[in-house]
Amino acid sequence: MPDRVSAHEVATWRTFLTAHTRAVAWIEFELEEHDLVPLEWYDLLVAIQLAPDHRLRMMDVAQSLLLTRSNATRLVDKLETRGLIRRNRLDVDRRGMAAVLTAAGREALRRAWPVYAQGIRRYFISHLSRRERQTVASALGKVAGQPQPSRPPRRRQKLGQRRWSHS
Amino acid sequence: MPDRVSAHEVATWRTFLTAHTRAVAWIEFELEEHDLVPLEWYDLLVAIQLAPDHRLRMMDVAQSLLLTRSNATRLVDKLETRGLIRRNRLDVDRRGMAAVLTAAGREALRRAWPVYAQGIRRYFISHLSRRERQTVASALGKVAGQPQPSRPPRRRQKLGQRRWSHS
DNA sequence: GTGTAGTAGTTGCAATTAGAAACTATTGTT
DNA sequence: AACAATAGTTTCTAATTGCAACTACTACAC
Repeated sequence: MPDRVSAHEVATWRTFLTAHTRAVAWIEFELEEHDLVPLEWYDLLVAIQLAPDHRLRMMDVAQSLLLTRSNATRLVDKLETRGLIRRNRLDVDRRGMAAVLTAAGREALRRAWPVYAQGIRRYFISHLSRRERQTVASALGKVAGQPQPSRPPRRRQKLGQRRWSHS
Repeated sequence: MPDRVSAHEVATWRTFLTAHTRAVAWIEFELEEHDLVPLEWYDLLVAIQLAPDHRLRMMDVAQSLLLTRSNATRLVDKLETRGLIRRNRLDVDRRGMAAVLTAAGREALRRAWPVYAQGIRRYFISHLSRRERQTVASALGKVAGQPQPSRPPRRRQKLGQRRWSHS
């Protein structure tokens, strides 16, 4: 399998990127319009709800949302400040903290869901035929199934640190 | 067409999100490993190259990368500081500025391309059969074809500004 | 037990990033 | 000419981030 990609393949990739940008932008837009939690918060709330026993360790928060440890701490801080989640010390490993939903958190989830669901339908699913939906699901399932890069990617760099072209 | 979505449909959406996160994370990772321009810069360089006459107005920079005007200015500043692009005053409308590639910019693009292409293949295309690729392209093409929300979504909010649950 | 290394999570710090509004320069309209 | 609208930049301030230091706890050696 060569490392080169055909023009069709690149076009598919760019389409994929644009589709993501468009759909996410619309859904964020709708959530904001309706004064609901932003997507990232929603994702955290869902991740907690789906976790075994509805408890999610800080480590797993970081892992599943692709955050550094400090950013996981800070995200959880925000939702905790708003009263949407609570932290519980773990019994098995008393270093560990688990985030759990509060009643307000479940409520926020419940209130956001209709708008989110409508967004998914309107800005994503409605563009796909039944057959397309199935193919997209199984095809992208394989892409989604691959592991993550080991460390979360660094995005930042100091000015004048690196060169991207020969001098 | 009801606003409700089935479990399958939601699963497809989540798969789509995860696939995007995984593939992009890997490609960013590889670009960083090889000391190449980050994806956002690359996208700007490509957008300029694809623009008619290889010139892209600030407005269009903002539009095509989904940035506010100030952030477009700042992104272009950065690349200009690194010598990858230059600004040209427009003749037709002397308020306007167009970003154009420098030799170093074309070079940066050329150097990043092999790594980027290999990433596209390795972390995206290689997971898809020929038939899947075609279906994904045409299906997501429709999603990508829809317009953007009018104003770029605000992501930020002040602490203690809003409530996401009844008190 | 004690000692030491490693892991989970938080925090302080400095640098970066971002939105909003103010501002300059130019165009378009009347 | 007067006035409104547009393109782009800048200023101000707040939010976000990465990193390293730090605390608390666990694991393993001896």
